[in-house]
Amino acid sequence: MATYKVGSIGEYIREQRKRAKVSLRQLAEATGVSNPYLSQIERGLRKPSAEILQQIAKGLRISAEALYVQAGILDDRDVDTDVQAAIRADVALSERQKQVLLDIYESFRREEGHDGEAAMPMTPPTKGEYR
Amino acid sequence: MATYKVGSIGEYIREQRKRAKVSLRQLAEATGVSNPYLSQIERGLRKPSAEILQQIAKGLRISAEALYVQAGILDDRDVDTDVQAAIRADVALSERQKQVLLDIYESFRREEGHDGEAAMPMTPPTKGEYR
DNA sequence: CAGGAGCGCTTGCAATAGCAAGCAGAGCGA
DNA sequence: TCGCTCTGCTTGCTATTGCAAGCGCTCCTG
Repeated sequence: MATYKVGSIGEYIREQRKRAKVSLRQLAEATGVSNPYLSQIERGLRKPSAEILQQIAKGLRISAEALYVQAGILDDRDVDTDVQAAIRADVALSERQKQVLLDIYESFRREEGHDGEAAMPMTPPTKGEYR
Repeated sequence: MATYKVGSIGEYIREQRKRAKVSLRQLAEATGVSNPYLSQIERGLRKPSAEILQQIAKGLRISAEALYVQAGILDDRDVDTDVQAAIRADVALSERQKQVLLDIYESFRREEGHDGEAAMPMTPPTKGEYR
């Protein structure tokens, strides 16, 4: 959590865009947001509205919520509880399945803070790579 | 859910305000948003940003997410807690962890299709109740 | 070499968000 | 009656968002 700095929405968007290997112009086309404006957003010169963020998320095929969190308009905690709440609310899952998923999710969260190496030997390098 | 008509954020805010029995000026004070602007929002003359919605939610002591849904910047389904979307949006999880959870979730959904009854006789009625 | 394609960025502008100052109406008390 | 308080709304303004037109750079091809 504390690893992420809310407010660097531009950096985050650029990062996701590079990860997706698309140019600004390609993203502009995919999102319907102008190329210069995307550039300005990435460089922190402009502060996009939620609607623009929504479009960008769609163009990058990522969750709009992740962008909202970065932009500070959605509380990180809300997103956190969403996974647990989502699992609990999913009527397609049996209670046992829910519990399994919740356990795994929670162990992932713990290993995030404590023992990344213990549970998943491959995870640390990937994690470091991600960040 | 279906009771709400996305787009009528102004009506919704007025409704909540009346429910809370506060005047526009009182809400303005509680929210830090100007009284005239609140009036304009309520009457649909202006389209408030997410930040303003956040402030209004705080002033009305309601969930910002509920306002986002009304304003159309957050998908109702997301709030309904779609598991896959929630997992993807969880910034505390690495991409690999997300993938693991998603894979497990999806396999659970598949086994649901096959042996749902066999594994958990209670599941079907609950589903029917939801829908 | 020139030209074209692709890249990200600059600039000026129109539209809109959000505000301060103030208006008009209703209700109440002296 | 008048004055005050409270209410919601009008209006004009500034700051900001998002865009269109275009620039400069790099790389590649004929």
